[in-house]
Amino acid sequence: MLYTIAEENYIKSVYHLQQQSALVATNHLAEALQTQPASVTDMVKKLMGKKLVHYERYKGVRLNAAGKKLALQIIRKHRLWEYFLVNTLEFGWDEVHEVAEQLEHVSSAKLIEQLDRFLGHPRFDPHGDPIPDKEGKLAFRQRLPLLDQPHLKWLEITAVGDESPALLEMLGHHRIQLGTRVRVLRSFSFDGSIEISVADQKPVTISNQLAKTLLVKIIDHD
Amino acid sequence: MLYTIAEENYIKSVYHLQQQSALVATNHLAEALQTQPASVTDMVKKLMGKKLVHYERYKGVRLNAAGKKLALQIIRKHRLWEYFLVNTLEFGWDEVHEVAEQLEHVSSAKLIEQLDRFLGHPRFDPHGDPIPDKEGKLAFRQRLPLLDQPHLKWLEITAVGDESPALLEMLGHHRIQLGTRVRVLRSFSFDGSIEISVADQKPVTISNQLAKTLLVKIIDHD
DNA sequence: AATAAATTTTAGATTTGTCTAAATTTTATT
DNA sequence: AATAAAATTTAGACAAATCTAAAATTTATT
Ligand SMILES: [Mn+2]
Ligand SMILES: [Mn+2]
Ligand SMILES: [Mn+2]
Ligand SMILES: [Mn+2]
Repeated sequence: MLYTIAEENYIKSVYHLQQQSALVATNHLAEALQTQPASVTDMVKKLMGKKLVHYERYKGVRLNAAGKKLALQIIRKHRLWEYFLVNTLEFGWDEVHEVAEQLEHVSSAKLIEQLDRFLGHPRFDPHGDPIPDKEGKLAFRQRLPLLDQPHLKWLEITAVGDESPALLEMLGHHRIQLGTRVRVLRSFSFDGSIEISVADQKPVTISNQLAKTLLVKIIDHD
Repeated sequence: MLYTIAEENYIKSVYHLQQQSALVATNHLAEALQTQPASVTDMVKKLMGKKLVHYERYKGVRLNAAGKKLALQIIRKHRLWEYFLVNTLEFGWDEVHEVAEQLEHVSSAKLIEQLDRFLGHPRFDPHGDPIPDKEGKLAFRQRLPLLDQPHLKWLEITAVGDESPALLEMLGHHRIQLGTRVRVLRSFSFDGSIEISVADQKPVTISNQLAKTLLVKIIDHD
């Protein structure tokens, strides 16, 4: 079965909004898709007709198994293309999302499998988000806000909660990338900022806002 | 200015049909686009409204300068993607056209420039068709039917007039690729077949049909 | 030149995805 | 429990791209 770009975008949005609340509200979908609630109601009925979602009037919508599978296929394509754009075509991570929004709708099983192979079966995209494998399986990795981490423990940046050029500039300034190791040294109650050391260099202070946006995993050993 | 996929496909079709006759007939466009003449008339009027074509009722349509520029941009994308699919993702040349039909509509100047750079600015696609450069310029190369060539002259396969799996299989059998050097040894009047030698190996006979489909350039030296 | 055939255009309808405005249902507040 | 507010759905409209059938125009044939 082939789906339109609009249908695919709805399915993807439902998937993402479901992570926060099991039943997705019409208004939330409308907000996420930059469209009107009335349009959402129409489309959701069509998706129910195509057996991709469960839906009850006035209650909300959620993906069924088929919808979840489709969502993961689209997300797989989106994130593989993002990885390609950054790692092969030398895009900045703040430049890839819009292009991937288009590329994710190109329909060719062989294209995506060969792309995956060419890229070496990457498991995380440039923002640290997991790339579903062919079967839709997502690799797990901790993504804890740097802000809340205990002092002195070694941590590794695993993802960013935002893809803006402004964040990319900030991280460039601090020489932080995905994979960079950091430790929290102190927390300041005045403004919520924290002092960290980046890869054993001299300590720097980063804002509360930045510390909330950076996600880390805890490194056990050492 | 952004154009819809339908508009882009019409512009591309007009461009290709113009190579044969300066004024493109409604029925020819309808045939090429697998649609009805009435639909063509509607769209052509829209394209005239967007100042991409000249059009006179009952006469026919042709691209103006803006239309030609747009057509070459789309063809550039199509052929760069075909090159990518064959050379980077290891597609067969008979598998790329449909996928390129989708990829050519992805809109991102940076994407196509970086792709071009990554591929090393190729000047011909996997079928031997020239890839327009950023300014729309096409590299020239002879593409003469192998069938009509004088005996014993060294020739190089520059393009194929057909992209079918059947042709690809046939060429694989004869170890012929783009760039392969051949000479015509004899022509048989009975069925129009010709005897050729491929890269100095022992002579083989190929059908009239195949000899018409292979396009060559004449190698001056030797 | 008259007529037939082919081509092209127009008129009116359909599908997809969207919109606004009004009606309905649910949720929150008095 | 009644009422107000918020959320959602329905009704009716619209633009894009297509279609079929009928009308108009051009081209070919007698
Ligand atoms: Mn993205
Ligand atoms: Mn991403
Ligand atoms: Mn092609
Ligand atoms: Mn080609």
